[in-house]
Amino acid sequence: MARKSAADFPLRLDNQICFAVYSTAHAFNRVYKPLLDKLGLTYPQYLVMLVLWERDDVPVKEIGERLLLDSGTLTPLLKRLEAAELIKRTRSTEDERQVLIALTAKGEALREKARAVPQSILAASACSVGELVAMKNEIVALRNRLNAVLGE
Amino acid sequence: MARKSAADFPLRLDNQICFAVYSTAHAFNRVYKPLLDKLGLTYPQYLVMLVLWERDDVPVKEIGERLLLDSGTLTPLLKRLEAAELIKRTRSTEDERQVLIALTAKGEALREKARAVPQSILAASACSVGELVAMKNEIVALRNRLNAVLGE
DNA sequence: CACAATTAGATTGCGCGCAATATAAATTAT
DNA sequence: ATAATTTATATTGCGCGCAATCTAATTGTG
Repeated sequence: MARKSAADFPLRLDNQICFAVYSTAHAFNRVYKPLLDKLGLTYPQYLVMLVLWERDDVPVKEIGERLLLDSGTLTPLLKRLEAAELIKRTRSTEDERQVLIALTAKGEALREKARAVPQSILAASACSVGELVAMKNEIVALRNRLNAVLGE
Repeated sequence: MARKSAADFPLRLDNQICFAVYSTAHAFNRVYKPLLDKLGLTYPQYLVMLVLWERDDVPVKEIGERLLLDSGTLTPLLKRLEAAELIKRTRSTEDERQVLIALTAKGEALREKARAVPQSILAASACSVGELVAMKNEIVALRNRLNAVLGE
């Protein structure tokens, strides 16, 4: 008779990949916190800035699509970034439903200070870039399968 | 000259494992939502119930250690579970600082309805138990390295 | 053209997650 | 034994994350 494996205890906390993901997301948040405090950003705000540093002057919708967030989350977050003078929010003239998000000079400048962040995270994760990339690809593949189920 | 790899664009959103973990946690949440709605639980509440279904009559502290959550999160959450009559909260007589959490009959009974949840999640993740266990172990190892950095 | 349907974003409400602080009980030091 | 320290939980405040609802603009249809 085979030894009982994890699959035989599906309700055990330690056997649940979702808890592994959930608690790792919190761990990342805690590691990021002191780094992002220096930039005056929260982690979700940092994600929005990453999107804008790649390409500027995008509608809220597009930011939401990249980060998988809706307007209920983004609208107040973007207002806070605007209050911090990192971005500008302007109604599109072509389509007045859209609000375009653009970086201010201050928002652009913050990019330089942010360059130090990824290497600090890499150091904290204590493994090679290759391992991280491999793990990231697996996790993203899992996420995409989960999201595919939701779309049905 | 070698082709540029992910490591050469550390600020790109798609290269960040933290975003992979963050967005996968949200994806799990969305998949869980309709399943847990039937049980009348949120995902964090479900995690607390998992802990209690393993072992009952534990102090808040122990739940916090297993889930990596503090009293600021747990106290109101536990009060809501108490309001739903799934648990009882009683001051320990041995150590009056502690509050012991015990399942009610209703809380015990909910375990049976919860048995269907893990297999639904497994189906949604669309991969084998073996693959999931391997991925889970990698992610937990990463989480533990991140948390180790925080403890310094 | 009018009118229905869709789309982008804003608003409200609720439940985390966590920092900061408070309180009361237990432990340790003196 | 008294005082100082530590520990367990509670409270407050803020920023997400998301469901539900609302408004205004655009698109589609007869």
